[in-house]
Formats: sequence, structure tokens, C-alpha cells
Amino acid sequence: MDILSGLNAAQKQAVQTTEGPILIIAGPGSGKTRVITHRIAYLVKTCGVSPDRIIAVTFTNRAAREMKERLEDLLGASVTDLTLGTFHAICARILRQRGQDIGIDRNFVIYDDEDQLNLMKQAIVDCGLDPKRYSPRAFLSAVSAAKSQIITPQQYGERAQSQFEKFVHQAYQRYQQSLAICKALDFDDLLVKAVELFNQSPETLSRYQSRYLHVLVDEFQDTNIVQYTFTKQVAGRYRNVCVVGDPDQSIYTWRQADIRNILSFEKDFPDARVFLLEQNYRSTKRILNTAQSIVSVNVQRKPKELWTENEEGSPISVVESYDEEEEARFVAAEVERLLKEGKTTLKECAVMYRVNAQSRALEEAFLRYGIPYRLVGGTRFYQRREIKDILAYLKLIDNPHDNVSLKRVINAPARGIGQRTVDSLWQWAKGSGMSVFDALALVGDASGGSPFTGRAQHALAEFNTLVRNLTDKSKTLNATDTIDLVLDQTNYKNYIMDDEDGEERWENILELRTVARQYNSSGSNGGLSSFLEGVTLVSEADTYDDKENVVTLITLHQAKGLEFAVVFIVGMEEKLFPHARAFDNVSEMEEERRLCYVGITRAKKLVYLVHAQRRTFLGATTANPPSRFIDDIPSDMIKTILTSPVASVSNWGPPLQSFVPQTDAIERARIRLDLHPGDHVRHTKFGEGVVVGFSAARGDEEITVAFKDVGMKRLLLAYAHLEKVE
DNA sequence: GCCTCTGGATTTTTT
DNA sequence: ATCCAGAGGC
Repeated sequence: MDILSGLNAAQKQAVQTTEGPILIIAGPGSGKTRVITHRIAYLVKTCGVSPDRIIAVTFTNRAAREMKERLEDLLGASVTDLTLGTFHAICARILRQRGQDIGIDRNFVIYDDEDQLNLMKQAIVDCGLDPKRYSPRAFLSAVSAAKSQIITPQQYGERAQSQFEKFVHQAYQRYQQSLAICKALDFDDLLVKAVELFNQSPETLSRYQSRYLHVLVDEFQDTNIVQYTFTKQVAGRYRNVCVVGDPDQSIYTWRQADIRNILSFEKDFPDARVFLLEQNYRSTKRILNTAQSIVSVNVQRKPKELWTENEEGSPISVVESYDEEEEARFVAAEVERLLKEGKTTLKECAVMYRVNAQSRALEEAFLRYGIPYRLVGGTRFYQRREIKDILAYLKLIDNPHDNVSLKRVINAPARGIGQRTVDSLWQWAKGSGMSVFDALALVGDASGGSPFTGRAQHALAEFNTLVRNLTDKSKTLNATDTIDLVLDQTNYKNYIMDDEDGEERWENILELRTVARQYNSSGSNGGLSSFLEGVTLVSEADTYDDKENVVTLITLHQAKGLEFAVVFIVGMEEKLFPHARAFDNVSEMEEERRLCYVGITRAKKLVYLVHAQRRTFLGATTANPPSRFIDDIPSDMIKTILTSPVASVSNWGPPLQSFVPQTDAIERARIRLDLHPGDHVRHTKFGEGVVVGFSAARGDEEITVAFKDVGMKRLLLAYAHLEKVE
């Protein structure tokens, strides 16, 4: 019975109760993933359930990947038969297979945020509204909120009260029409249409219901109404549905996650067994108690007491720094110290913050100290312009109706097709009931009513030839070769290399080719569709790599589901964390609290809560009191640290030679400092000087500087505390 | 049609 | 501080 060994009583019960609906409330570090994976293994190995009759749904690809890896250890190869993936990926697959029943093209594309925004902007204009006055983003989130509750445009209209809602209603209708014309679905549609398919086609529903004997849903507190509806539909026949979640870790209600689903579950499945996993295996007693003291202030909360057999542990360090620079410096120096004392490794450390903008000061400090780090998130790979351009070409090849992609690439690289020309092309196509793609082929045909002459006509005709050429030639090519074809035919490299950071952009494109390679095996152009779907449905958080030995810089939101020995939470100040926008809303304030709870419970051994006396943000310096969350921690849990105010002014402390920096850290230091021979620099100790040159030394890079006062000095670049003087 | 300048906004972002 | 979109000039 090795599947059950090592599980505690509650975990065992949760694994062994295989019949009927069950709800598992799983605190942080309580072995949630362990329970899910062992439950699946138990079903397969002990109960003899065929893996293809199990569906396990997660929210992130990262969670899906982790689950898959753990299952491979437990089960071996049969994991491939299991349906395991995100809601979106699973629904996309269902719609590819059966979506035709409700009029969805097999080749539909999936529109990401940017595509959606383009379409919505156009929809607003089409409704005769001014997109400056009516923010497309606001409309889009209203539409997304509606979709996540399965509210159709029509239903939305019936309920619309305010003028805003009435306008949203119009735009929503229009937006859906545009999606249909483009044969595109947005993220929310994947869910909504799957549910609609099940509603409209009882045979299809019954097919899936009969197949899935067991349904498992992870992070159930983050489900919205559509996702819950989908879950109920799939589980409708056998009712062996197991949902796992923790209301205290619900931090995505602003994305329409609905904690009420947990209550609804108990109502929809009155016979549901409920299991509580309250033993924590991750954190010290102090960490766990601190986290609970913060979250238990919440009123809208079902009480739950976590406990651990782990040691008492060190006190929580509450650190006050002078400003955000000193804060960052403290973190870097503390990581350095812990490392030197052998208390931790780089990859065991994480720095968490409320907003992405806070990462800059941290990055700078880590660069100066030469401590390798990885920033999670930031500008996302798949949202970079050059990547989106190439993907738009591919999408267009895959689906000629995709007008958003067509518009994107029609003048990238620039080929003399401007806004006016684009507008009249769209007008003409719409007026004569053609798709834009078809209209494009007729631009030279004056008898067909083409409004184009001269230069514009020529440019459009050229573009048409290009696109037809790409479409024809790519038919027999795999994903990588199709990318190469696009690059070649559009001369994209030259275009991108004109750019200031063209080199980097080109490397991104090469990276995209690498990603595409793994889809090549799907054979000819089938690979292209699955490649496109794959890249649209992944996020940057998935690139988090726990094997790389570097410090992790991450937002609190993205940190959910991870664990580290040492956690620094920086920016623990009122109006930053809790965020200013949460102040006039009790529910939002409670969500901030949960977010803090999530952050603290990521830690195994040490927690630092750092706040700064003043902080420069958006160009203005403000002073805010320490976060109220700190006040909620019992004082015997805390050790207060004041960083030296003197140290904050200009002293970066002595160079830290104990640490050998990675080469990429040096390179980044060089890029960040942007130093070249001849530049004037200032050093905190040596004063002003001129950069003489760079040289390789001991595997590192040295910078040679001629200082006014102390003469020529050689400094290790990664450690040189140099400031450029203009 | 392309380039540059200015003004507005800037929480979090599983997909 | 900084990034982006749209307006207006060349």
C-alpha cells in the first residue's frame, strides 16, 4: 500500500473516499498536491480505474506540469491517457473536437488580451462611441465579468441599468460579432462556448459525462461561475467530483473568481463529504501563527485553525529602512549574509512585492551585489512586439479570417500601407460583404469596385501576393519552417535590426523558433495550429524554474503555489500593501489580507517584512506608515530591525568579495550601468574618475578607472559601486 | 505615410 | 519615472 504510506489520517481519508462528491479544504503547506496526485494514483492502481476516465483540472500550466511530474513518479507512463490540464486548454480541446456542433470553426484562433483590446476598441468605435471617453479596457473587463457568469449579450442588455451598462451592451454585441467574423474565441469564450456546447448538444454532453468517471479540480477557490458550471456538467453523471481549495488563499476575485462556489458546492451536492487538511508541513510555528494572525482579522471568513509539528523557528524580522533603495540593499545584504553563514542557498530565497514597479530597486541592488536573481513576470515573452508580429503572420496563415492579426501585420514591416488605406480596406470589405482577406485579393479590380489606385493599390497587391504565397508554401511545412518562411519572405530580420535593441529582439525570435521545434513532430501544418494554441495558453509564470540557483523576485500573486526557505516581503506600507485601491472596500481589503497570508505561508524558515520610511513612486516621494498587517502580528513573534539611517545615504558598504558572481550578472551590470571607455564615473570611496577600459580577469570582468585623487584602479565590474556622471 | 512629440495613466493578471 | 497611444507636423 505504498500509495497511502506517508499520508496523515485526513489525507488518507481524502484519498480513499473515491465515491461521491468531496470537498477538501486544504491550508497552505498541508500537502494538497500530494493528496490530489495520490488520489489519482489510488484510483488507478488500487481501484483499477482506467486513466482515460479521469479528468484533473488546474488553473495554471505550472500546476498542471507539476502534477504531471509527480504522477509520472507514482504511475509511470499511463499519465498520458489522463485528461490533465487547465480549464482553458481542456475546453479548447473539446471545442476543436466538437465545437462544429454549435458553429465553431475547427480552426478557430484564440485571442489574447491585446487582440481582445483591439477588437473592443473597434467595437466601441463601431457603436459610435468615443474610445477616449469610454475605456476599451473597462468595457472589456465588464464583458469578461459577464462572460464569467455566462451572461450573454442579450441577457446583459435586459439587465442593463446605467448608461454605461447600456453602452457596454452594444459594444458586447458588436464585439461578439467581430469575434465570429474572425473565427476567433477569447479566453472567456473557451469556457462559455464549452458550456454552451454541452447545453445545446445533449449527446456531446453525455459523451463526456460517460467518459469521466472521476473529476478533480485544484484551486477551487479560484473558479468562477463558468468554470464551476463546466465542472458540474462534466461530473453530472457519476458525481465523483473532488474539489480542493482554500478560501483563505482566494486572491483572484478581481478576475471574477467566486468563493461562493465553495458554498454552492455544498448546496449542489448536499451529500458531499468535507475534509479539512489543517496540518502544515511547510512552515515553522512562528510563521504559521503570524500568517494566521493576519488572515483571522477577516470577517468574511470561515474559521480554520492550522497547526504544525515543525519547530518554533526564528522570529519574524520586521525591518524598517530609510527608503526603497536601502530596503533593496538590506535584502541583498541579508541574502549575502545568510549565504555566507551557510543558512540557505540562492534558490531558497524569494523577494515578494505587491506591484511590479517595485522590482526595479531590487534588481539594481542585486546587480550591484552581484547576486544572481530571476525576475518572474515582467514583460512577457509572448507579448513582445516582435513575437506577436510573427505569431500574427502564423495565425493569419492558419486562419485567413483573423482580421486582428491581418491588421497587425499588414504594415509590419512597413510597406507603405497606412492607417487611411487600412481603414478604407476594412470599409470596402464590410460594405461589399466580403472578408477582408478576400477583399485584399481584389484590390486591383476596379470593376469589382476596388477603391484603390496608384501607390496604395500597389502596396496592397504586393501584400496580397506575399500572404497568398505564405499560405500556399506553408501547407507542407512544419511550425519552425513556417516561421523561417515568414522571416525570409518579409525580410523581418532587417526590419527588426533597424531597431535600437534589434539584437535582443532577434534573439527572442530565435527563441520562438526553438519553442516551435517541439511542435514540429505533429506533422506538416497540424503542428502550426497546436503551436499557436500552445503559445496562446501559456503564461510567463510557467517559466519559473526551481532548478536554477538564483534568488526569485516575484509578485505576491504569482508566488501562490510556490515555497521557499526564506521569504522577504518588501513594501510593507499602508497604501502599497494593502494597496491604496483597497481602502474604500471591505472585500478588497480582506483580499489584500489574504494576499499577505499567501505570501507569508510561502516561507519554510525565515520571513522578513520590510517597510520603508519613504518611497519614491511614480516620480513622487511619499511617506506611509507601516502596513496594518504588521500591527496584527503578536509582538512575541517579531524581532524588529532598524537598518542604519547613516548607511542609507550613500554608503553601499564594503565590497562583498565572498560571492563569485555569474557572468550574466556582470554582463547585466555592464549593460545597466551603460559604461564605456571615456565615461566619467563616481565611486563612493575613490571619488570621480574616467573609465579607461575593460578586461577579463579570473573569469570575471574588470573595469579600469583613472581616479582624480587616487589614480588608476582596477575594480571587479560586478562589485564596482560606480555611478555614471553625465 | 512616417516620424516625433505630448499627454494620460500606471494593482494584482492563472488563461 | 516611464511607457504607450494618438495628434499633428514633415
